[in-house]
Amino acid sequence: MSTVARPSFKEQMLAAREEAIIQSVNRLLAEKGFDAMTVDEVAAAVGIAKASLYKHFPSKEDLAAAAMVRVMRRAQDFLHTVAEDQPVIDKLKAVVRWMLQVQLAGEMPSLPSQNSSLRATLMSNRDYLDGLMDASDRLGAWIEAGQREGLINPGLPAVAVLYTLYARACDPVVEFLKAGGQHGDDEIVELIVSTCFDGLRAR
Amino acid sequence: MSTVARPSFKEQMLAAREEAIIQSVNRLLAEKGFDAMTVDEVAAAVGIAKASLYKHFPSKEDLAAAAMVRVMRRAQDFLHTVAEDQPVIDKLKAVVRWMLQVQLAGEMPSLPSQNSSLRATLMSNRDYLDGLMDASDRLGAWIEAGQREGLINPGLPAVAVLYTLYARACDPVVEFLKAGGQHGDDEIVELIVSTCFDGLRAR
DNA sequence: GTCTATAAATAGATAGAC
DNA sequence: GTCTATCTATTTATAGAC
Repeated sequence: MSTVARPSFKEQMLAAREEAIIQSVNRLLAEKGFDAMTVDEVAAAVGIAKASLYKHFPSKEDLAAAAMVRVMRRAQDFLHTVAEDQPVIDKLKAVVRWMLQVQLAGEMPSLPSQNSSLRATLMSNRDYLDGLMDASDRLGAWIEAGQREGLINPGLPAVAVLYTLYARACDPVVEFLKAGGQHGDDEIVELIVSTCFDGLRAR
Repeated sequence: MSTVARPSFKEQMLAAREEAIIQSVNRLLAEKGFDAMTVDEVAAAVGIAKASLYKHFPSKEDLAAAAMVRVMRRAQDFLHTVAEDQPVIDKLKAVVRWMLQVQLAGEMPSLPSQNSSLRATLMSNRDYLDGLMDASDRLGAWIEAGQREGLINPGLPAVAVLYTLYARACDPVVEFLKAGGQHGDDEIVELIVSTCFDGLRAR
């Protein structure tokens, strides 16, 4: 009975437990950010002892990194579902909508502002970097195609467009509008998509 | 000699010291955010003992709130310098440029993501709320005028426009582009102003 | 008001029994 | 692997001398 061919029952249990942990970490990261999140809270949310957490993940940074890798995987999966046979603008809008919906669902983990220990851990994490690179390549190709076709402003550096799209994943306008209570989730999404692609100015 | 009519020498010294403290707090808040900033770091940056800090400000929250009030005051001061006899778009662009420049200078304090102790302190701080309201009123008037004139997209709720402008104060695109090293500060400012008002789409 | 010294609470991480 | 109990360092905040 090979452990490679098919995961044993125990391995499945382990994987399920770790998925539950990462899910809790994900929510806490979205809710309060890395610095304010404590390992005790994670343990309490999962319902296991703190020491048990450390059997699965060697540090708080690795805990958070696992959540970041997970969301990056989800992003990659989504990117692969975006139909290629549609205008570039629609593909990019679909991506922005996805990020906004994840954020509205309280499932978009938020990174610390700058040079922190988590950034260092992430930048040495193969899975995360690979995912980020894959996503950036796909989006970058769409952006450059859009610029050649004259759909995306060719005066903007492609990388600036890419960053502007990424920034929608942590756009504070989402929580502002949500807190205002005047708009439903779908309305918020479309408002931000509109300002992102068409700007504040009248056309 | 009244203490009301003119600040005494000691009072001037006190005010200068507190200004130095708030300036250090401001930089640290911009650099690492409220949660990662420690009172020890503040004391070290100012060059005084931690206990002395607590003689000036009763808690870490009040320390940070003072920095937020200061930047809000600076924003109000700037808003008053914006010439009224120019197109609305130019007035709003000037405001966004100012926020981006403050951020590029490493002087834009960053709030914690959500319901934190700092938020509670700020929401019960008269000076901060007054400043925020004053700024929002001025900007709101400009936005609505712009919409009546057909310069700002009338299909957007004015409050959504307001939040979108505020969000430029903590736009991660700034640090992304800065880290890329491909663009100077002025270029970064104009890129973001462009995407903010004209969007990513070609016109 | 400034300092040194110290409290009191909490953080991340580990020991060792089961 | 999970637990309880504990360690060690750090954090916010104070006491008390000067």
